[in-house]
Amino acid sequence: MTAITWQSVQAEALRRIRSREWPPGGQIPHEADLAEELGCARATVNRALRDLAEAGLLERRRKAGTRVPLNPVRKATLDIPIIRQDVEGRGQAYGYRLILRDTTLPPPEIRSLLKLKPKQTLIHILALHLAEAMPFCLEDRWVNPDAVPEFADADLSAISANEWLVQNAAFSAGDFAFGASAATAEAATHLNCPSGAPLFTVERTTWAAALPITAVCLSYAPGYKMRAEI
Amino acid sequence: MTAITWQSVQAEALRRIRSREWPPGGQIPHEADLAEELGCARATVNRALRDLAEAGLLERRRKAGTRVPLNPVRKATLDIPIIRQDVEGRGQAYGYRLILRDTTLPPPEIRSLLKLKPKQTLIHILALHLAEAMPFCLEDRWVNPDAVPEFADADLSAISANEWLVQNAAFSAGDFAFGASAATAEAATHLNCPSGAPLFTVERTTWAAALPITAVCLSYAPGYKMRAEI
DNA sequence: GGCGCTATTATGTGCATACATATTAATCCT
DNA sequence: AGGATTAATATGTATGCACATAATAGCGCC
Repeated sequence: MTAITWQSVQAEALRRIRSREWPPGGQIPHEADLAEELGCARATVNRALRDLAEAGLLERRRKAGTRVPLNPVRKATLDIPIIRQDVEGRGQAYGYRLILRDTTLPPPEIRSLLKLKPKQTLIHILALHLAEAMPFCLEDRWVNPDAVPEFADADLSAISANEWLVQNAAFSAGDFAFGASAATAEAATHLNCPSGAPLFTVERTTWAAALPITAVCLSYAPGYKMRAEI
Repeated sequence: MTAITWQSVQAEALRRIRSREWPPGGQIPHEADLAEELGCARATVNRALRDLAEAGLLERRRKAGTRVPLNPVRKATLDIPIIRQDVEGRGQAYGYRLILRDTTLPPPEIRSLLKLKPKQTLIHILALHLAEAMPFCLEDRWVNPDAVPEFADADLSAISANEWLVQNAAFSAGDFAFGASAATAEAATHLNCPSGAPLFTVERTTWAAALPITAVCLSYAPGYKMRAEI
């Protein structure tokens, strides 16, 4: 007899969902019944079904029970490593070049993105990440010195702003927007690609509670793909 | 006295990570100690820390204990709705137009992506998704009729292949690649944008166990952004 | 009939305990 | 020493129980 684990219960539940034994839109037996049927404790069933619900494969509501959603909104998990690790994870040599470091008034779109007061100045960083000495990603970053005062003294020739902030700035929340944009003349120069080339871009803002820490736009060299699994 | 929940334990752990009370690279007290200190059961601490480890904020290993990673690989969760829900979730009217439906030999890159035998034919779908009657996303899809025989009879004028497959095909795994590409002449026609415009693209393959179900490339109209939170 | 209260019910969570498992540290043997 | 065996230990998981909480369904009242 093989032992019953929450994973085996989950696998069985998955099988029933996929085989349509539990049809889309339909209610499934409740935890206590399943526990009895499968010969395990309700907590074990709970763990299995809770995980499936988190992945979007089941919908659970108190009293209403558990059902298979008609249109499952699947959840994919994205790993967000620092760029150096992204490059090294591809088996390539990482390089890094600081292009610009300045303290100025940000453009209006950055100001509104970070919900800043009109005259707040930010530190502006432009840096190029390299893979095997080839341009990999252009980092255009604005950092709020009020949120991370030590950043002003950081030595960004040795370590990228990306890495410094991950290691030194405590943050609580952030959001991402992935998109495509045409390479500006400046970006094309740095990324060594034609002006107007389609670039995969990641825009990211980071917050410590209500305090904006940083807004960054990463433009990846043509051909870059970001991968995720379901 | 406020009750202790696994969420409150998790919040306290997060606070200690962020305040560097538990410094990066450092070991944290083990579960039993934390449970005693916080006045709860070890299972409660376990639940709290396990969730943090899943989010990439802690590293746990049996016997070795739990530590705060030096370079946390944060995990972001992406919702992958069907395209109709994506459009409707933006408060826009959804529309859909089937452009092409054919059964042919796939190009070599699709064949190798899906690990097909040389002479295997696939169903080829080209469809346009609309938001407020404007082009939203171009869907270029190849479906393996061996994996979903009923697909051949599906009425794709009423429901998109995207939606039909989500509702009717059991699948177990899949992967995504996000990137940017220049609009081909044909894509530009359908998406009503200049040829060569930068398009955000999602490539996706789907599998039922070892059987390939479908490979799809979604090209979104210029300006589209996919959002995620951390 | 329609509104609001209440009882019921399925999931959510906490706890104490026991044992499993992975991994390290210690020890023993050669 | 050095390699293999063994003990120790932190996390992982199963269980039975209790109670919390949300949401529905049913009832009574007007």
